[in-house]
Amino acid sequence: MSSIQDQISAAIVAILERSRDFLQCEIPQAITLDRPKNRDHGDYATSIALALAKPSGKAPREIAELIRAGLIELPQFSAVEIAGPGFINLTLATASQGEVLKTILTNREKFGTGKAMAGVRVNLEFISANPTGPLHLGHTRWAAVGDSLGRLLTAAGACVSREFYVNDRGNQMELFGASIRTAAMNLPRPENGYHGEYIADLAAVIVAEHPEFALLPEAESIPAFRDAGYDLQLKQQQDVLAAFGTHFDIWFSERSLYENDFFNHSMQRLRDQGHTFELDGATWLRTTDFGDDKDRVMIKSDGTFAYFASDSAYYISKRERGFEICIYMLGADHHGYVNRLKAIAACAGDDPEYNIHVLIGQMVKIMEGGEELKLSKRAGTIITLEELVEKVGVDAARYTLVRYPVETPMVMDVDVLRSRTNENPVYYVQYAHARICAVLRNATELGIKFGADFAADYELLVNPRERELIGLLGEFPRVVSGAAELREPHRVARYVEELAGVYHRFYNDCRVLPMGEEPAEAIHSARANLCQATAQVVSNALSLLGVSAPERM
RNA sequence: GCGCCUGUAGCUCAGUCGGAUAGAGCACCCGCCUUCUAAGCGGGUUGUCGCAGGUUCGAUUCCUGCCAGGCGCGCCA
Repeated sequence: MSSIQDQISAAIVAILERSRDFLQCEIPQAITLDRPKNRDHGDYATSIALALAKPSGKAPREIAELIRAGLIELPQFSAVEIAGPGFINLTLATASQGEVLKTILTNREKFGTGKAMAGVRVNLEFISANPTGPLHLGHTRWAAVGDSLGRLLTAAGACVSREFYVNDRGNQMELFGASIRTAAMNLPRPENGYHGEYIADLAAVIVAEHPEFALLPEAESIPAFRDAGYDLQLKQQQDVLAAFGTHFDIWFSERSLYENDFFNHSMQRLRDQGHTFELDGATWLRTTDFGDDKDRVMIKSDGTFAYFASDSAYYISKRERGFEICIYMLGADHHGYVNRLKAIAACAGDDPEYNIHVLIGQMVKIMEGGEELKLSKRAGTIITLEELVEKVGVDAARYTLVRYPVETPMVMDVDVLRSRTNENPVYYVQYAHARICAVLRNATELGIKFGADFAADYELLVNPRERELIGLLGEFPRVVSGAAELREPHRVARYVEELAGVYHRFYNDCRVLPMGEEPAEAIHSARANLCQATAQVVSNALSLLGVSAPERM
C-alpha cells in the first residue's frame, strides 16, 4: 500500500519522464513534498520546478505548468495551482483523504512502520555504564533515547540488537572491590575510591551473606567483595532499567572478549590489515592513518590490556556477529572517542562512514524549586535514574528526555514535569489520547456505528480542522522513517505534540457525537472514525517513545 | 593551541535535501464549559535567526573567518 505522498511523487516523476526531451536534464527518482505552513497553499507543495530550472535551462513556471497540466487530469486532486516563482500547490480531493483513515484503521499498530531499513542488521549500543554504581542522569537520557531509537529502527524494518556493554574488568573494578571491602571493615576508603552511600549498602548486604569475606587476606578479600558487589550492582542496574521500560537483548561482558582466544583473534585481524606496530614495549594501533590525532596503545608495556584493546575487540565482535551498522551513543565528555572508533573500523578494513554511527549526547541538568539539583544521597555525586523516576514518574521522565535532539544540552524542571497543563507536553499528549477514548466510549454507548469495518462516508469531512487533522495523520509514516534514518527520536515527540494540538482544535470546532435528542447520522460515524484513527496514531507514536497512552486520566 | 557541540521571541526550545509571511509552550492582556474529559480551545503583543563575508532565483539551513558559552585532548576506564 503506497502512501498518498508516494503516489503524488510517482505521478510527477512520470510526467517529467514524458517530458524528458523538453527538459534535457536528469529526472529525479522521487519528489519531495512539503506540508505548507500556510493553508492557502493547499495540502502539499513542491518546489521541484524551481529545482529543475537550472539544470534544464527552462523557466521554473514553464516547468510548473507542465506538471500542473499533467496532475490536474488525475482524480486525486481537487486543485493544482502554481504560485510565486514556481511552487506547485496541491489540494487533495476528499476521497483521497478517506484513504488515509482506512489505512490507519486497518493497519492499527502497524501504521507508521515501513521497510526503509528492511534487512539491515543494526547493533545499537547504549548506556554501557560501569557496573560500579547506580545509573545517573546522563545514563537516563541514553536509556530513553536509545530505547526509543531501537523501537524506531525496528519500525523502519531493521533487525536491531540492543546491547549494554558491561565494563567488568580493569582498574575500576578493583577499586570498586576495595571500596566495598573498606566499607565493610570500617576502614578508610582507598584513594580515588567510590564514596556513595550505596557502597556501604552493598557492603552490608554482602557481609550479611558472606561474613567470611572480611576475614580473608586482602588479595583474596578484594576480589570476593568485587565479584559479589558486581553481581548486586549489575542486577540493580538491570532492575532499574526494566522498570524504566528499557530493554536490552544482550548484556555484553567486556571480560568475555578475552575468553576463547577471541581477543587474539581480533588482534590478528588488525595485524593482518597492517595497522599495528610495536613501540617502547607496547602494541599500538596506528589510528592516525585514519584521522585520529594520535596513535593508541592496545597492549601496554607491562603486558596488560588498555581499555582501547577491548573497544577494538568489541567492534570486531559486533561485525563478526553480522551487524553492518554499529551505533554508539556517547556522552559529550567522550566525544574525543569518535575518531578513535572510526579509526578502529578503518583499521579493520571497514568503511567507518557506513559501519559506524556515533551519537553524542549533551549534558542533562535537573532543576527543582528553581535550583539545580546536584547531590544525590545514594550516588554521592549526581542524581540517579531512580531518583528522577521517583520525582516525576517513568512517562514524564522518558518523554522529556526524548523530545530534544541529543546534541541539545537540556534542563529538566521537576516542577514543570509534575504540572498538569500545556507547559507539560507529556500530559498534553496523553490527555488528547484519553479525551479521544472518552469520546469513543460515549459513541459506543450511543450506538454510533464506527470502526475499521464500518464504511464511513469520509466525503463529509470537509471542515478545515478535519482536513488539517487527516493531513497530519498521513504524515506519520514519513515522520517515523525520517526519524529512524536520521536517528532522531525527538521528531516523533514533536510530531505527536502537533497532532495532539490539531486534535484539540478539531474537537473544539467539530462536535463528534449527536447532541441531546439528535439522531445519529453519517457525519457522526465519519468523525468517530477520524477520532479512532487519531487515537491510533497518538498511541503508535507514544509507543515508539516508550510512553503509555492512557485511556482515562 | 587543537577538536566536538551550542548560540533563534523576555524564558525553555523546535525548525526535514536550501523554499513562500521564521514557529510552539511559558510569561503578559482579553474571551470560551446548562450536553462529547476546560489537564482543553480562540484572539492580542514579542525577532538585527551571535557577528561579518561567500555560494544562488532564494540562506535560520551550505562554505569561510571571527565572538561568546559548554565539553574533551592519558601506556585512566
